[in-house]
Amino acid sequence: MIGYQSIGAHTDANSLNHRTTKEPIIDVSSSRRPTLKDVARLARVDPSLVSKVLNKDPQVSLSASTRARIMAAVQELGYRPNLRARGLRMSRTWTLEAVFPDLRNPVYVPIIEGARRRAAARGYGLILGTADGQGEDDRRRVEQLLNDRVVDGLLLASGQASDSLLSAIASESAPPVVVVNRKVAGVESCIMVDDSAASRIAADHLYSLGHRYVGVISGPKNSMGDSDSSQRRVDAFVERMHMLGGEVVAHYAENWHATAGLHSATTLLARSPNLTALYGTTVMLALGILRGAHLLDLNVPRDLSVISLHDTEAAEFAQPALTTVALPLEELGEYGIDRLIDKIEGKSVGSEVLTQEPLLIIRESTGRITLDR
Amino acid sequence: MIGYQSIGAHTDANSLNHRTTKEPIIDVSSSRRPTLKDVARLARVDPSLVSKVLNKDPQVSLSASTRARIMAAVQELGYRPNLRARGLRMSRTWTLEAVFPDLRNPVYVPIIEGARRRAAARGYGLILGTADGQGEDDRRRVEQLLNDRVVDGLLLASGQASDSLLSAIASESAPPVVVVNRKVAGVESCIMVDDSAASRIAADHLYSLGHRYVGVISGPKNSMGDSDSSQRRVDAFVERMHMLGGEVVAHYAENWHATAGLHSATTLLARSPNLTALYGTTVMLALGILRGAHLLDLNVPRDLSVISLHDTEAAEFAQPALTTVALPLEELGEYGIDRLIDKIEGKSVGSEVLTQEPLLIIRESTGRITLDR
DNA sequence: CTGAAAGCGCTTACAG
DNA sequence: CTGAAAGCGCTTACAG
Repeated sequence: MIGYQSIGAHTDANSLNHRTTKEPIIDVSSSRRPTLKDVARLARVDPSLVSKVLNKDPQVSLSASTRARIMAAVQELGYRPNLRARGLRMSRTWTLEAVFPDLRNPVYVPIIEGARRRAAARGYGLILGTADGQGEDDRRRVEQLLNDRVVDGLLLASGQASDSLLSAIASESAPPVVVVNRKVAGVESCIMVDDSAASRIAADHLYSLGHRYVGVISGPKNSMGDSDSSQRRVDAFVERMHMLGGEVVAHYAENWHATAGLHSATTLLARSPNLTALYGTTVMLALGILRGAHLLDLNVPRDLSVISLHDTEAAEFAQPALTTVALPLEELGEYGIDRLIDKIEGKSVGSEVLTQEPLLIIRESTGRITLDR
Repeated sequence: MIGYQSIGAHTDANSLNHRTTKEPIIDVSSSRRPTLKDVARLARVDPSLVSKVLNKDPQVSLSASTRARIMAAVQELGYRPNLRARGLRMSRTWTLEAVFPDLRNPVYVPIIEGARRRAAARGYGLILGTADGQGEDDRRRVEQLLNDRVVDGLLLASGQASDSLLSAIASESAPPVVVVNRKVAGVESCIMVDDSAASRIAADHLYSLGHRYVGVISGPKNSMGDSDSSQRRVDAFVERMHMLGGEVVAHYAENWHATAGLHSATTLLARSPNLTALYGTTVMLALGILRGAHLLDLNVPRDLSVISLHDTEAAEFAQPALTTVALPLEELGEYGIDRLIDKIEGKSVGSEVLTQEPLLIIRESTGRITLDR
């Protein structure tokens, strides 16, 4: 027994109903959802015809009256296709998986947020994956992805994906994968953001404030042979600084967290006490640097300027507020999803870097070099 | 043509293979995954028998040799069930959806992380939803949830869910829902964390440091009639402070972000300059309070103590480091998922609050009241 | 206890 | 161009 409600009687709708008829008709009896067959029966056509019409099959051409009957039946029953059944038939799930190393790193939040929004807009759900670097976990995830085909594609933003994950992803039997914010050898579709340009902007800013002897603290270098974003950020910064005639000492922290930034800053400053500015290649690192400076009794920016890559609310409300170079992270997530869907639909997608200009946001943590140092 | 690899020859495995045989056998030809039928054919039994054995049907009892043949065939082909097909048959998707207002609020991150981990451990995927409060969006999401049944259940942690979402969720035809971190009228399963106890601990801490005239800044009060967490936190704090003999002025910010905390702090402090301590009922609010104090040239904690509810890395690396009361947020996510799955499996689940003790983490932002104020 | 059949709700070759 | 049939890969009543 299928519950439905006529939508024909417009005239007395307002007088009789408390809610407007714009409300979707929900089968409160909840006994059974209408299926294609129900629609077909009501419209007195074959189920396959309904399917074709609904999917806008270009081959099909039917009389206006039949089409109207079908559409009316769809409306009347409140029919919506069962995605599970369609998925079984078409080998699609309309769900994507985002694999991220650590949500606690605020940098991933805008990427995910952009990805989620775009996925939803295009009719896909986004499942949260995590590559915690646990060998067993990764292994199981890969098996599942390859074999169960429970998702249509993978958006990978892992900073430290395990070997098994990576190799599985690069294999030909793997589902469509787009990597964001990293270049992985063997993966044809890597979407990046221009962190080299951002690093150059950071260098320029520092140099323009008079800094000539500066440090850069970045995350761990990647052991694999891929062109690594941590390295890339450092290289671009160093190169530009050298070009300008400045000197720079680089330090790779053991991870991307604030504590690592703190330790890196204190050891770097102990070794090279004349540094007048520090560039942290991500926000949490920079927050750690700020704290390191505080511990060393260095006033920021008077004694030490600090600049960060990536902009988040935490950077804005740091004390002092962090000067940052913002990169289009939400856009990265959105674009990554677009390309992933392209790939799922059979288009070939290469690697690219988002051309959007990095944005220098000057706040309180950088200042003109003072003479007494 | 199904690619497989014998797992029988253990003896020469090490001499001949570069990789150990522990590696999963992945069908590189990618032509077709093995199905139940394939397994059945290889084991010379009926597909339904394989299904029953794999699903541990208690009714079935077969000879050890048949069982062994089946298991060997499963192993050999690397068979894994197609979840889509099983889902169609069983009306289950093994995916859950988490609906959160804003990932940029760091408080949600541990909840989501806990939820994701637990869901994965129990064989469910977790889709990221968002209730942005856009009426149309919510409406469409609800329709989809109700009708497409594309997820098995909903974990809702929305601070400001729209009416349509809420009412749809409370309706009987809705999918199983568990609300976390909030009590919603009409929803039977709300899992909360003891923020009243936490607020009392904050009050005790402040009082023990000598503070007698303090403020509390919380998020917006909920317009609906449910027992509201913002209000609840304030009430418990006020009540305890009064009980101790202190005085408190409460302020509700327009949202839960740092900027709102900043504005609230400055207006509150302008109205009541003699306040010696401020309690922010979430981290971003507290960060904003810190900045407000700075702008007013108030030294924290000398001139003003600040304490926050919830503990995150951003709190730890604030300047000064925030004293916080930590609540078991990851556990909330995990527990919420467990209860949601219970509900999906037909058990009835009521509302409860996690009994785990809130943890006072004393850092730099609170101090003994100084005499010169 | 076991095997064969039906069916979940779709889509898409295929024959008319 | 349209309708009827087959089939995606499972599970589960049902008959033997």
